[in-house]
Amino acid sequence: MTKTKIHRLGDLQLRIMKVLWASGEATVADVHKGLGDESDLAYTTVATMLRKMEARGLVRHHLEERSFVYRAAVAEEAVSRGMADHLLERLFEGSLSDMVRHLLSNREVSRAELSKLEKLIAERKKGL
Amino acid sequence: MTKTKIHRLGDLQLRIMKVLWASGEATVADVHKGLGDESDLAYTTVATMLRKMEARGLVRHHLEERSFVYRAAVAEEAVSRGMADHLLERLFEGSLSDMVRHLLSNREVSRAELSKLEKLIAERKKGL
DNA sequence: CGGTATATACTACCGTGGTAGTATTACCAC
DNA sequence: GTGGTAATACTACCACGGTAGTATATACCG
Repeated sequence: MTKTKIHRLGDLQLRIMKVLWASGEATVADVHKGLGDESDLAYTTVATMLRKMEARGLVRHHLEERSFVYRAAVAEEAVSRGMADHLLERLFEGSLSDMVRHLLSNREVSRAELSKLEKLIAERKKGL
Repeated sequence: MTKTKIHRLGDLQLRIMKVLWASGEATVADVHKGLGDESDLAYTTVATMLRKMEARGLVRHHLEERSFVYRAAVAEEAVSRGMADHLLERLFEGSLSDMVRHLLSNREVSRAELSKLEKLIAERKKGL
């Protein structure tokens, strides 16, 4: 069931999922609006994508007054984990520090952000 | 146009790139061997993939005694960055701490790994 | 009733990753 | 030369993300 191969979501699919995660439930029109003005996709494009995503088990829908109301069928957590883990394995052979090293290098990171990271790690270390 | 869109490499493509990065140069046969026994792909599959990758600007080749010798045309660094950054933006809206939080949660991380992370961050903080 | 707006269904098309068979070429050993 | 072997070239297919047009059903308005 959760064999949905949670990683490997296209960019549009992920953006749609984000709308659904934020809304709980949304009609095609809602999702279309929710995607913002940047990429003004055709309404039918969103509808088609949602249908394809449902076939893949990413979303579900039920009828409500002539309209399909969609909702996510996979948790944001699961997707985030799946995608991040996949990358971690694929690219850094599972070495978290390698990955973070990469993310830190050549990037501007605010002091606040670094402090948050420190705290995360300290906390984690305490638990050991 | 070096606009090669460095992120979004398929799994096989990435595995091939890794072989090339490790070898410096490699013939199709070398790559084929280098991919390991797990996935025993046909020789021609590897050759085809390499040709496609060359068309995309990921690798280059030159002739050497009847054989194509391939080498990476993009640096490992660039690809790692591209892919990691892409995920970071797409999934965590650029928040590094969110991403690390996700990577840390529900994963076993060794004390050594945590220490490495601590050190990375401390060092980075010093530079500010 | 007739027209407009709204919704979904169906179909189609492109790009590209992945996979591999078949054809062709060229070299090597007898 | 003949046959085997190794290499690349060409072609083909499937899956799927992304994109959207067209068709069809229905509801709502006057």
